[in-house]
Amino acid sequence: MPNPGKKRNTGCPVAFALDTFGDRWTLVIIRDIMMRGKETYGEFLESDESIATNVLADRLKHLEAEGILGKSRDPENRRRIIYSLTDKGWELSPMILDMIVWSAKYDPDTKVRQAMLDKISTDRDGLIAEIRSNSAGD
Amino acid sequence: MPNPGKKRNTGCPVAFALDTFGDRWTLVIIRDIMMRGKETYGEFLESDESIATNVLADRLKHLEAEGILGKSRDPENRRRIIYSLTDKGWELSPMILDMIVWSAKYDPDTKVRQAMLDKISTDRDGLIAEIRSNSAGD
DNA sequence: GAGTTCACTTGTTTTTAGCAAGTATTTGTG
DNA sequence: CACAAATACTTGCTAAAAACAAGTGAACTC
Repeated sequence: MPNPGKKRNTGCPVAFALDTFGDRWTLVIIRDIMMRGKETYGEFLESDESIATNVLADRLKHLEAEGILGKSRDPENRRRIIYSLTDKGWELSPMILDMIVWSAKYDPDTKVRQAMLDKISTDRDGLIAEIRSNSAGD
Repeated sequence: MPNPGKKRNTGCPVAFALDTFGDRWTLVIIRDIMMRGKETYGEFLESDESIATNVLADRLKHLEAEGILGKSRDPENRRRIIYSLTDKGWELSPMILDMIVWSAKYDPDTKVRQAMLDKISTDRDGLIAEIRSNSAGD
């Protein structure tokens, strides 16, 4: 949720999705958790894309409010806060796989490997399950 | 297209996609052409979401520069400019279908009909072909 | 040739992003 | 137990983008 308080509420699913994660940063955070196993504020800050700290804080707050992320304290180190995806968040993975396919095709500098593209086209559902289970033992 | 000149170029497909259409409006325009058969500036302006005219002009320019939209003059009315999707643009349809599924599930006010969801889950590829061919006779 | 349609521009205000620095809480160390 | 470090933020400022209101110019209609 970028655009706080500016939900368009037209009933259109595209507009609804954009009101929820249609900005430059929200899906980068979701990618970090979903595909890279990140879970803390500090790890999100370290990403190549260099998100600003206040923007990160804002997006985490909104994602939590939308029920896409959950927040909990690490019991073994109580300053650490662990962010994780909810079901609603994990269910964005099919869309993200499609984005990967599209970008891999059109970004001349893509780092997506052919093996990933093969996996997406031959066993999409298996891959979706796999992505999720990689994080199941958190 | 949003964030002009601010391409992150990390090779990450998620970031690449967001640099191309990661904002509040770009996919609304693409939806209008793809799903609603719109093709002119005036038609885009009329959408329920009320995009501002300067923002619309900016997004159309960027989408054209990215090779996602093409532009041509209507020969039967030379003030009319017809916007249409390129292959690169049509190839966003799988991703948009996933967005529809996700939003239909989580938007309490969704207008997505069950028939659409059924079609997406039973004949996704057929639907993708259909969406595109609906516009083939432009 | 006067009015209308259509695709934009331009100017201003409001909102958001980006940047640099600071604060609060928990933990680890001498 | 004092002090430094780690961790997750917040705050204040500037710059960029979106939103709003109005205007321009070319093509068509009568």
